[in-house]
Amino acid sequence: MKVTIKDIARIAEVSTATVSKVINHKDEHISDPTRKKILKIMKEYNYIPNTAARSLVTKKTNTIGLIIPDIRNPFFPELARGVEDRANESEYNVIFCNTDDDEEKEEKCVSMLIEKMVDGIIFTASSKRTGEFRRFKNNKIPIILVDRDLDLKHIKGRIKADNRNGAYEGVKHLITCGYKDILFLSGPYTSYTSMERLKGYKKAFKEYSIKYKEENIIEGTYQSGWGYEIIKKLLRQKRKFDALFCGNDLIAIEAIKALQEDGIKVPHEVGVVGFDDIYMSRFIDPTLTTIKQPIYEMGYKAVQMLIETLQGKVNSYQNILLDTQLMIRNSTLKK
Amino acid sequence: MKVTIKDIARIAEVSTATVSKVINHKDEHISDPTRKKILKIMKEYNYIPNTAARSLVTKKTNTIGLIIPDIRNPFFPELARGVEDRANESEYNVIFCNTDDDEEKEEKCVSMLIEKMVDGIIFTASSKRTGEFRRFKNNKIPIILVDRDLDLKHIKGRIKADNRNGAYEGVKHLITCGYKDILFLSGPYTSYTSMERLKGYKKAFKEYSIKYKEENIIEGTYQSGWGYEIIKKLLRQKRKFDALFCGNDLIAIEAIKALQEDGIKVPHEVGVVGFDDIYMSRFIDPTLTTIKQPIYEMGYKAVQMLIETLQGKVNSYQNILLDTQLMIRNSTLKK
DNA sequence: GTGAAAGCGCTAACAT
DNA sequence: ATGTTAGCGCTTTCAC
Repeated sequence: MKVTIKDIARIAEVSTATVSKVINHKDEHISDPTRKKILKIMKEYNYIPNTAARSLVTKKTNTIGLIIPDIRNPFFPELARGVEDRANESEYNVIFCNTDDDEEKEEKCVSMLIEKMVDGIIFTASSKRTGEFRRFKNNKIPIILVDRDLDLKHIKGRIKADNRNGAYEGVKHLITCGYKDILFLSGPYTSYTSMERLKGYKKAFKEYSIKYKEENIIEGTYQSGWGYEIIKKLLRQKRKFDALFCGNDLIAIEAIKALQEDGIKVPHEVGVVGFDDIYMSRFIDPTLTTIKQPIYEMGYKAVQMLIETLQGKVNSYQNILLDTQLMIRNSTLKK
Repeated sequence: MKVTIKDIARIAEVSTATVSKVINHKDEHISDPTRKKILKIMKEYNYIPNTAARSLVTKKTNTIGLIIPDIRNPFFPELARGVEDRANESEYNVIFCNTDDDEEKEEKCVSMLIEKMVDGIIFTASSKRTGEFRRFKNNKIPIILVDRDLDLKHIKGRIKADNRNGAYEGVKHLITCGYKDILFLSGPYTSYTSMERLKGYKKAFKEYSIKYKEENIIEGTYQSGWGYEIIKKLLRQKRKFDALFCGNDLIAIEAIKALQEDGIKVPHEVGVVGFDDIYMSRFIDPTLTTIKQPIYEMGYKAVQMLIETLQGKVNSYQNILLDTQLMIRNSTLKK
């Protein structure tokens, strides 16, 4: 049998109100002996409050939702861990959902999270999404947007890395190394980060008064496999290039693989720069020059913002832009 | 304002009981017009049932807990995705917790999940854990154990890969390739999987009537960094070896890195076999020979088992052992 | 086919 | 310093 607050009250010979007060640490007006007695009995009977009952009255669940495209994409475990850690610090739990960047699944996730009455949502919105969620009509669950940009009434904050400047630094590095024909193996154009990185790419060229070629900008996907495929295709087409600036590390790593299979030497014949700095980028051969994003921090700070919003500490909308960092390793070479 | 079942009932001019019946598809005895009317109004007013209220009476939350050591370990995203996908198919949500294989954090996770009244738990137990959870006394939340072994009253099923046979195949492969001094870079001895893999290692030697050397079995951790460190140390000690059987791919990848930094050629001078077959194992150089585990499937099937248990479909305890597969790539070579 | 009403376990306003 | 009590929004039994 589950032991309830009533049981504890009966055994301690007090009212449920008193027990409730000590459970919730609203016990300034409870005498020391009473408090201790109740605490002792709670421990003895291994009492665990029923959150459903509590939520029903408080309208809080101490649960937050995390919506991401796919936990298998190496970017997201790091983010998720940041989210979890900060959430736990404030006794929040996290429910997570994968959307595969699919609007329908997103809609479903959001529905589920609303039903579960999460207190807030950390959201890496689909690249393609435009407009509001149907289900968001009647409520005001706060959302913190991570790594994406989007307009929704519920959004109480945004946090992302400085993708534009990161890309700028990366491409500048390639240019100063002496690489000439620098392809941009971009993620999908529908993605906010892709577009920012594209701006950075163009900015670098502009700064060095070089005309970039439209055909050197190639739209792809962040799905695994694309980086490999596109290089194979380019090679078949005998496309000329001596450097790759990649939409993320996965693309870069796959591209290097494809290059090496054709006997093309990285970084001597082709220089490669990635984006993200996933753990593995240090272990491939050659080690990957890349733009490091503070991923864990993004998750951590996103929850921080959310919790502050929830506590009403922050009324002001926040928009945090985190710095990236160029990690020069062995997939690029000063010529 | 949130719309409740009462509102719907009032607007539809029926009782809440009737509305409840159609919400829960227990509407065999509801007339078609009434049902349609209610459905229409629910949609129109964008009604979302309050799960807390529902859970309070049904004692079900349609939420399961997932306890893992660290989502950043490349094994777990794959597992988590399998869990999520199967859970969603049956309209379950998943709350996840990272324990870092720390017993105290595990205890805390379990507490949180019990408070949240999860219907069941998918659990990758700490390597070190022995004995019951304090908080488990008064309840009977079913647990499915994944990738580990452990005795707890609540465990309603187990699912794991055949670690022993996998290791056996891996080491056999090294032996038949002609490698002689095969080190086992093991995970922690407290870990069930480590011990199973050790058994496989020994079995392979036995089969070829070779005496394995105790000093060739080296205990380490699954934490990132160890594989690199241990090789550096071994090299400093001038230890002689020509092959590594590694506790997981991470160890293998780091070890290869360390080897290559010292100019040692893989697979020519040292052959390396990993365990897991993480995505990256195909992209390092040389590509990694490894033992593939059906990780996604483990997660998926674990939830399958859990849900069947929850539905009372299965009374019998289940213990599933999944096959591993030797993936021969370029980190080993027939001599 | 439909409804009335009890109650799930808890909190919070108000008494005492 | 402690207790009384009215719900929170829903399901479920039983009656009609």
